Amino acid sequence: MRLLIVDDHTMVLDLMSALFASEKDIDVSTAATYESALKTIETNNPFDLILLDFSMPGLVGLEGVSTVLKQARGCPVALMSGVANRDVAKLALEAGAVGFIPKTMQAKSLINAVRFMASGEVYVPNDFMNAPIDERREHPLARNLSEREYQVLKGLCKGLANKEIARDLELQEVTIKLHMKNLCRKIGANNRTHAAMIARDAGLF
Amino acid sequence: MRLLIVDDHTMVLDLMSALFASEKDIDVSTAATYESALKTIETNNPFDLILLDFSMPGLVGLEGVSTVLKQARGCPVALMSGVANRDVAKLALEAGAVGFIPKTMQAKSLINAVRFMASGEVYVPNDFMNAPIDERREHPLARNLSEREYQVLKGLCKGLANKEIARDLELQEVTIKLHMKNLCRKIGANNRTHAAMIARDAGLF
DNA sequence: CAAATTCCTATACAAAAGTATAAGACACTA
DNA sequence: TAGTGTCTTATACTTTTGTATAGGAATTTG
Repeated sequence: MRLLIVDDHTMVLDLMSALFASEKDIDVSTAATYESALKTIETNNPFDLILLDFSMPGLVGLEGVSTVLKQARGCPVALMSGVANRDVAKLALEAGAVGFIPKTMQAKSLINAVRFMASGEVYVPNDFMNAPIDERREHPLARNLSEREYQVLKGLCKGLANKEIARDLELQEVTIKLHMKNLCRKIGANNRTHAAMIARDAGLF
Repeated sequence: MRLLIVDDHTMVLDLMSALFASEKDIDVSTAATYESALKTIETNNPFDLILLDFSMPGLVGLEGVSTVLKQARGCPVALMSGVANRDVAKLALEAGAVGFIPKTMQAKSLINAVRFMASGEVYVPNDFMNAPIDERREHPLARNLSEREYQVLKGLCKGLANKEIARDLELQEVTIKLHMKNLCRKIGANNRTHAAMIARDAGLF
């Protein structure tokens, strides 16, 4: 079985290679950049599975994922990420990824997951996708926010204006302003942009 | 030598444990949360080195680092991060960290670095700190920005208002507005918050 | 030197964000 | 039932942000 791992973190690359080295039937290739990954796919096709890190320089978000999927020539591509949340995972799967590997997963499970995906199945960790809706609400930052404030913060982190958030939530703009002010106070932000950065730093969204 | 690795990514924890397992004289403990790390420090002291992941839920940025440093009871603490930049590394060192490990590092170098730090030295990868100042300017997003636009974007990503950025750069507020508008257009943002999120997503700042 | 760039500032206006106060609807609870 | 808290909206206002246009200064380039 031939596996290609793409990650800009050399350390992760090394460590994962080492992990799979003990699996006799798995042949691991690695690439640290998007370009070298594509080149490797060109020359060393076919792979049974490509493990792609979600956050690579030059690969911005989901657009990057689609690009790789298009250029993978039919190889199944699975996403890896240490930070991405459920929404991202869902979108990646909709875009055609065959799996999603959060880096919070155990190494042993990783091997199983890789075999699973290489055999043509779609893998998503159960506890990741099927956790209670409010999982993320357990985050220390989000805990004090009301449901609406959380939704507004979510919209804010997409870079939306108050008016747009209001449209999405079917509320009046003035209501968004109120929630915005309150949530800023609660998380200690001086303004909306500050709030967005604090939320992002904390790993929300 | 006793080593404690703290990272919310179980996979990283597993892989690194495996890496150090082949080093006979290194005894590795791990913790996946801030709380369990502190508990482990309480009961299993002393460690020769603590490797702390920079982005842990509940540990927001540098404040979290200082907290751990305070509670580490003299154990040297080194920071690990896949995303942090030079500024963060510098601040961490100033706060008392004994080293900084970017996850772009090779696994083999990691072992050396760990031994180095455990022996009382301060470790920072040369190519990380001493790279040319404009390293980050090579980023696809930042390449098209002028120097001033880059500085304004940097201020924005701290959550600063135009007036504050103007004070910091010793410019007029109106000038900041101009740069802000131009940089938003260049990176495809609809407004300042959107720009900040795009920059953050791209790994800038 | 002239042209092109980048940067800085000014004025002026439109739009959005932020603040404050008041009040009604709803659900939950002591 | 009265009280508490969240959510909602309204009105009114100030501040900040965003946009447009224009011009001067400095630097680089042909």
